[in-house]
Amino acid sequence: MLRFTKRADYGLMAMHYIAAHGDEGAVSAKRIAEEFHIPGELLAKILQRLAKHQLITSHNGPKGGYVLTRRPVAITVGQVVRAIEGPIEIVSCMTDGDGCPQYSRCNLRRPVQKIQASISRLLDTMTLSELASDGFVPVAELASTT
Amino acid sequence: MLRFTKRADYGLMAMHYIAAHGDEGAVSAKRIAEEFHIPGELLAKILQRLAKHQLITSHNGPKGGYVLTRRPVAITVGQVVRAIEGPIEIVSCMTDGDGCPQYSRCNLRRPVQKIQASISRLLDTMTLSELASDGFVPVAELASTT
DNA sequence: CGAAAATCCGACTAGAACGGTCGGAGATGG
DNA sequence: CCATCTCCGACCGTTCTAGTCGGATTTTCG
Repeated sequence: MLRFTKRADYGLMAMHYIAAHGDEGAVSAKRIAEEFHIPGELLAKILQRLAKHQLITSHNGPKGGYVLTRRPVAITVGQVVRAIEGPIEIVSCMTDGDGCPQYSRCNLRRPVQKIQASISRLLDTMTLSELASDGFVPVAELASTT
Repeated sequence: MLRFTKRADYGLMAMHYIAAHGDEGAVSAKRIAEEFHIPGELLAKILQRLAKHQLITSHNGPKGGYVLTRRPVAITVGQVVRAIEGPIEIVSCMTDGDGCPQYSRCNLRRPVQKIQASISRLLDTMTLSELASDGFVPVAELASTT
């Protein structure tokens, strides 16, 4: 239905949190999980994927946790999403042309590819630091008049 | 995983086919299904949704079928997708703020909304006729805003 | 008139993906 | 040595998707 999974959500939240609190040392998965009320084990699995893709590094033991490998400016939303959810493909019949009986006649594959490329590029132009700064949400507007 | 469902695929294929063969009269679901080797019942259900959203009109009986309500230039990919899959929301916690425990602290909601708006706009700038011809996409302004 | 052709509509089933859980193994610092 | 914390694989319930089925209604044509 053209939507992110919760894994991607959690991953972005966690990355943003690590970016914001990274100067205090490694950030543990538990701390992030408690901060956002996310199941800890699930978050851990997500962080492991991010670590496997070298967006963060893990440190064992007490005082352990996760640290960004790069500066928030150098990490894009697209990288995080791809690390968690794999390559971005809005349709299934894009890579496996054999499994699609109408592969030869369907001439909407080309434009769909363009849409996909545009989305991919859009995600890659937004960095973690942008998430933090211009992505701020004024909570005041929510509780003010209502 | 940020992808279209097959319903959307089939719907777009069918719309494109109706647009291409609309001058010969109404196009039956069976004909489209045989053309693309799609299960007829499934396609029928998709076409019903499109008819309910007034993108096509249905005609019963023999010689019946579906006809576009507007010219292909006036029908966008976004309209078709939305008719089939509902509103485009790349994350779940966008509308129901109550179900999300981290609604107040999650400050990546704003940028996500921006991404979503960009995608939505992208889909709405591509019409059926563009699908048929080349599918070129004007996306220059996608990520540059603000 | 009656049969065939087509839409219409709802329910139903397998299968996959997603969200979440559990238990245990290593590593590290106090 | 022990508590803490990451790491890893397996597991389960729910939801969504894709596809199927059966029947009702409308329309054309013989």
